[in-house]
Amino acid sequence: MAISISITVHPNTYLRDPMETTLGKKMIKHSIDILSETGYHCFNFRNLAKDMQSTEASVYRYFENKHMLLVYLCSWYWDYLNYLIEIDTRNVTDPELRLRNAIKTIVNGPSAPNPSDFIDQSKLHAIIVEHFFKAMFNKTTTVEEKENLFANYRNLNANLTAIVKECNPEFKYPCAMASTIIKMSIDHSYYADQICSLTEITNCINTKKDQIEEMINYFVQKLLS
Amino acid sequence: MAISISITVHPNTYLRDPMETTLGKKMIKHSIDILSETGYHCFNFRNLAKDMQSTEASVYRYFENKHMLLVYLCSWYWDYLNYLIEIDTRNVTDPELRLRNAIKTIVNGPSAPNPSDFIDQSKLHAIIVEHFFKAMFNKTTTVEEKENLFANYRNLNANLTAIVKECNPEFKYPCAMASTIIKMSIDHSYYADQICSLTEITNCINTKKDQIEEMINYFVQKLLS
DNA sequence: ATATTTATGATAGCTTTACTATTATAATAG
DNA sequence: CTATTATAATAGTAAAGCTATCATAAATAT
Repeated sequence: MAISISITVHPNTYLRDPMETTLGKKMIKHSIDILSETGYHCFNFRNLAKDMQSTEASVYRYFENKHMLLVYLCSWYWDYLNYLIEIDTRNVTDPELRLRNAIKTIVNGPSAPNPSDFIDQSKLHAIIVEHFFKAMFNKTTTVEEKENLFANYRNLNANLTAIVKECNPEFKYPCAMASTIIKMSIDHSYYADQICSLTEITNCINTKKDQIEEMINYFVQKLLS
Repeated sequence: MAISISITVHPNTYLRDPMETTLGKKMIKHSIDILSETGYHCFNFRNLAKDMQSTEASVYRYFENKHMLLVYLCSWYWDYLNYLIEIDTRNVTDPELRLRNAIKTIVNGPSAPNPSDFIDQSKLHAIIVEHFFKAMFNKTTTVEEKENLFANYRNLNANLTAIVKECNPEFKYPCAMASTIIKMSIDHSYYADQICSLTEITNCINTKKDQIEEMINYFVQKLLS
């Protein structure tokens, strides 16, 4: 029996909820494939429609444009990650262990059984590393709109902040620390692959994530002691 | 008498060096104006040409495309910042003070007398905050190409890494720390304006930079002690 | 001083992307 | 069985990104 968990994405990201139809799910699957292979720049709704054997007009009924589709994917990812962290920390009383577990999940990403089998988690993680912060730094109509579109990320950050506070209530910048932890996990993964002179992490496919996890724990331990 | 300092930008960023001609300088000035006002998305060579009363073809003789022009601007900025840091730390023997001074300059950006009076430093700084890391996370042809295009940033990072090492030779990740310091200065400036729930920094125009400086020093002191 | 090179302006045009509109057909709900 | 809704098929517009050509002005070489 499959356990159904529900990932919630803010409705402002889509025009029609892709998870409610087979065409929508197909759209998500193919978007992840194309984005992780060709990157954001080469990805467009014409390609996507062709690839999934549908039409451009149909895609436009689900998402306003490709930026919003990317925001949707990211939002889905962060909510799922948030759910995984909740599981990993639920019955752990020691706050420091809770934080370690959370960091492990943030760095390694989803590796556990998949709630939506049509979503390739490792491809999605690669998309997040390469594109999430670009998406977040994009101009939106208003600041409130940004708060909506990135609500799931903010939520993850808030939960991590709470754990940091438990570890050390005296620490002055728990919120900044939480966002820095998440950011380091993304940035250094990218640096190791692309601009290795910005990090001590080496581009070794087998150990990269372990290295990053170890590094972040090293930082955290110094900061919170 | 004006003291001439030379800012060096990697030739791969441009087709013709804009600083060598009056038209090129005009191009840079107007690019900074448009980019800081309308953002990257609305900026294109047609607008730029119109704005500076030249032609699209002329702009294309200097830069391959608008992405490269942005990379050029960023590269110029980092080299200038590097130069400012060198001045700020030159005759300072205490490594901890050297680091504090460097952080001050990184956070506050260029405020000293201007080497190129046609460049509006505060506008350029705003462009860096909003667009630099998006530019860096863009796909390039090869990894080597990325090393070239972002050489000035890497260089700044290397210099900051050296100072960190002086402060504490035992610290395991001086390079990661340097890149994190620079990144925090950018990110939290943006968060304060746009997604305030990700930082303790408040969006107060008068104190924002001071707050960020104080925060980074707080982190650094804990990490290096 | 004249010839030659080089930079820019003026203009045109092509290709791709982003997005919208219209109609027809298939699926579903009442 | 009718009404509604989702999708497919097709067409088309506007803008962005980029290239090409030629004329002219300025700088440089001979």
